Amino acid sequence: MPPEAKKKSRVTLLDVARSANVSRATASLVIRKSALVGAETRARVEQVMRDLGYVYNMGAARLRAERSHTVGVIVPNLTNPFFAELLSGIEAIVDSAGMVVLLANSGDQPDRQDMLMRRMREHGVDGVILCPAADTEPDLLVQAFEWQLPVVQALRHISAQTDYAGADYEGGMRQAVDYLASLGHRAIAFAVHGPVHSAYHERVDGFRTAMDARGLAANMIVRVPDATSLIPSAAPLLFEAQHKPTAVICFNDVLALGLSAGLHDMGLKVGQDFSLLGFDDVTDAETMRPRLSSVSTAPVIIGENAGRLLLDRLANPSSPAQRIVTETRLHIRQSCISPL
Amino acid sequence: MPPEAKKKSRVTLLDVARSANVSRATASLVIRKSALVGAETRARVEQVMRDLGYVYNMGAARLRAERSHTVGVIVPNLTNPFFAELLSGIEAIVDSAGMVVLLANSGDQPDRQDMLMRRMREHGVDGVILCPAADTEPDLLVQAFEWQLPVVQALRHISAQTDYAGADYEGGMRQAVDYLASLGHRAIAFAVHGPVHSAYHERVDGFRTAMDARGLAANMIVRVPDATSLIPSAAPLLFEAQHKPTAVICFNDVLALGLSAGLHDMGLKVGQDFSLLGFDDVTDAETMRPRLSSVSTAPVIIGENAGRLLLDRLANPSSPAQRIVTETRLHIRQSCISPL
DNA sequence: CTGAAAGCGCTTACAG
DNA sequence: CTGAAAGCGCTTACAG
Repeated sequence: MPPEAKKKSRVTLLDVARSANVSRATASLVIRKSALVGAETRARVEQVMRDLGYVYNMGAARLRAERSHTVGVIVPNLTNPFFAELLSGIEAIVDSAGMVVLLANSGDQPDRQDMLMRRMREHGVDGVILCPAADTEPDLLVQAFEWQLPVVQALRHISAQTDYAGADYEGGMRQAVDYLASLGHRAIAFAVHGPVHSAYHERVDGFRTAMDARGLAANMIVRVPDATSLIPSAAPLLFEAQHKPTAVICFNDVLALGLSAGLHDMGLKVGQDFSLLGFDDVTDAETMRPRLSSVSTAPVIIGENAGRLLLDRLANPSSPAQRIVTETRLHIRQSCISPL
Repeated sequence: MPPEAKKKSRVTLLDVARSANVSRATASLVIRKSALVGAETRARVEQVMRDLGYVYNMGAARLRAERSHTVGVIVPNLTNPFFAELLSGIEAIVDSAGMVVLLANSGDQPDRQDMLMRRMREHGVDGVILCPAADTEPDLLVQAFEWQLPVVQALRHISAQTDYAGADYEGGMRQAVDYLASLGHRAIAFAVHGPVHSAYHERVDGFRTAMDARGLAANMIVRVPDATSLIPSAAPLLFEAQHKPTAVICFNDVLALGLSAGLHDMGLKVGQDFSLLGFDDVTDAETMRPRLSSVSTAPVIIGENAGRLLLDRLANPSSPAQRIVTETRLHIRQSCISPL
């Protein structure tokens, strides 16, 4: 590394241009891989960049040009493995487009989310992938439109006018109910927890519709505490109704895992005395004993879809809103049997 | 909102200044909350900002000033809940300092990691929190120093000259061995998997040292496949040695969960026929049945420490390298008993 | 407390 | 293919 590289605090494009005996505009064209530059010139400039340790300054480029090559991602929670998988899918697609993720955690609080949206705008993100906090006002997306800030909704939606990537939760609940009914269950409970949002409603509606369609009572919807550590002790809640359930569908696998422990504590053997069906099909489902049957919602794929929707949107700002709703799939393992 | 806000593609500080009848410099001082501006003037300018829908342009500010208010975070994996918790701790601290996280996933590949470090520099991050990919050359941190890019190592370290936030893995292994020995176990295996890095070595060394100190043979170190789905079927590997173990310490809880399933498949009851001890103490440890005894490494806290180290470093660039190594704590639940 | 000027490191037309 | 000039939206001295 030549001494110049150390003297100046930063090597600029002008330094490169001078050292390579070209103009700054030409050097700029080399960086952006323009075909206007001859192969020999290009090679020379690139060599100089390496020699000088030149680093492209995105911030400066962004100021003049229109794009920042950054995508804001706002999720309501970071410790839930489900969101980690979503994030993983988003990151992979954003990365593959040469862009980078600006990450923020709303904690499911609309106020914080507003603040974060502003911060994202201050940082000049090209767009935002948002899993809207529970109770987000749909007006947020109207504002984003006025701000000319492209937004993609992921997992949850608050407006049909904005792109959305999610899973067919209703279809998933239908698969769950149909499967249990086919085993002979008539009294099926649905255990729910967590914040209320579109994905919540879709699961509840899906449950009700599917139960109704089979002439089964859809009134055993049991609300369980949110805190993971409190879930096991909530298992007895399932049996408080007059009509005792023989099977329970869980809102997600975190709940299934906890209730499985709680049922165990009550002396009930899942997959023998009682049937338990999960939702999301996270890694743990396969590792549990008995293995948990679960409806797969493939969060990594939803994340990838959200990433692709945003890239599409950036390429095509005025096309109509798109939705990518992936099919769910019931993964049958060992946790459900015919009622005794 | 007045019509001007819609006509121009962007409201600038100059627009605000004109509308408030002050100079651009004064408006800039208002934004940065300088005490040089009178209360009345400040209020007027702030009102105009709201009326015009002004959004601060960090990119422009960064170009002139020195800081970007962004922190790069590079982790080797995003789907592992352990890293998600680390990330959660980092994000909380970075956010509380009004800064934002640029997230990237190295996939534990040094080449990708090099590319990501460059990308972070291009985006002008103020510093990077790095969980170094396995087999990262320590030279990377020497380079970062030459680049004048502050780096904090998290969870794993490759150089003592650079800040580091981690946990006392050796101490944790000692606690694990001492506990099992106190129950009467003499033949203790250590199940390992995953990439080899500093945290890996510290755990293995900790195991060996603690076993040696008690006069126990430390030669039952069993390598298990990385893929989560393959772990259960690897349980028989534990019993291939001449001397059969009566207890196994697991490299982490993911491994413990999988081996627990595998032991179950072999007809062995954990906490009755066999003792199983986890490491990391993730949420699942409490939810498993039997509840998993595990050594807690508190990844969220490590993340917070890493965040604080970076903030310290930004405030004090030339202070000596710091290490924050949190104590581990053995969380005793139900998965270990005295040998039969 | 306020104003006019320079400059951060790029990209973008516009000539040649 | 290349060069000179203007400008993106801020902050930073420097005068007043």
